[in-house]
Amino acid sequence: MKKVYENTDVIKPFQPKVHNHLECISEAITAAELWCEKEGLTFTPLRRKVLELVWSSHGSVTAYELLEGLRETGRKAAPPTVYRALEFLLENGLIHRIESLNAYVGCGDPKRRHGGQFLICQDCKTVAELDDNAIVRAVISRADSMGFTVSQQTVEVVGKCADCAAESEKAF
Amino acid sequence: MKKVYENTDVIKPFQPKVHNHLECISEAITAAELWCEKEGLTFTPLRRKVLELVWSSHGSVTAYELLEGLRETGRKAAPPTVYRALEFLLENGLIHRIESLNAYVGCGDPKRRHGGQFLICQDCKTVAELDDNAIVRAVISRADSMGFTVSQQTVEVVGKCADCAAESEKAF
DNA sequence: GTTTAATTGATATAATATAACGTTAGGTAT
DNA sequence: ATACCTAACGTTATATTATATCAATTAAAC
Repeated sequence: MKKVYENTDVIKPFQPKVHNHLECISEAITAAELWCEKEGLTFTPLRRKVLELVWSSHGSVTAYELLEGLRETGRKAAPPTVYRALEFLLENGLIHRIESLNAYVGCGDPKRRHGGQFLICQDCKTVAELDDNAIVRAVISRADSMGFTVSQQTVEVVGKCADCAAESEKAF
Repeated sequence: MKKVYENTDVIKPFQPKVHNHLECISEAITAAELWCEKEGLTFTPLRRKVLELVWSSHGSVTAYELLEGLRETGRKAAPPTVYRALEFLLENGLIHRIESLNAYVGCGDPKRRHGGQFLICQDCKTVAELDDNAIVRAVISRADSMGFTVSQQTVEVVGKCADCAAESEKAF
């Protein structure tokens, strides 16, 4: 998964519409393996499978879609199965939860700890991930001025990605 | 409800722990009445009651808490009753939805249209509302640089309000 | 006053999430 | 090796949040 933007705070950019997505998945899995090994975490087959399913697209995936995906592999699975795997992946920064969608996306960079901001394309549903200091600082700065101590930020932005905007243009 | 901060983009500040909350409620209801009258919207008894219940505290309130509140007034109510009222109030900018809590808060200023950013105190659960241009612009600016066209921002910040931070200090 | 549209009531069910307890498998102290 | 312990997963039940659908009622428009 090659970064399209130079600025390092774009953690997961929008991808070209056609790209070798298998590579995205295998990179994510490899990164997770390395991370878990380094941290002494057990990356079980279940957790691996759920992470693969989360990465099955660049969009977000709901818990019950994951559940369906697990069952299709022949595995016995109930809601707690998937929620426990999600909990592990969330705790260890391998995925993020999109609050406004009740859904999950793969993290573009598990090596760095970050909260993240998310750009969600309303057309293709793709989610890009940022770790933008300007945004984080704008929030903290205003909070500070009110005596509010920030411990966690949720920033989710809906709109249209460049490719889909171009598509819309063409339609005229 | 007196504004504690001069800056006009603090739409709903944190309140002193003791204040005349009945006044907050009646101000909100009056503002809603005026707004609906001006816009030609029907502010029915149901919608009024739900708005009152949303304003029963400065925290956020869930749909089913509202449902319970409605039933306590003797009214027949089912989930759609409350969700429809919420939909009306949301559409007309009288309340906001807090995505990360699946809950609702009264809007501090229905006269201005705005998305809003929310500061949520993890101790007292109070929610303050901002309309901070610096934050909005930081988001738009980064999105722009990626060719992303923003149509909606969700910014929800968890932390500790000044009063609760002071409380925590005292505990030592 | 009758027609029409908006609002609410009522029932059912979908979608998201967690609690509680049992089972299994792998590590480890003896 | 055996007994013990713990992390992970299975299983069942249920809580929480939200919507679809159709009927009844109320308010508005004509």
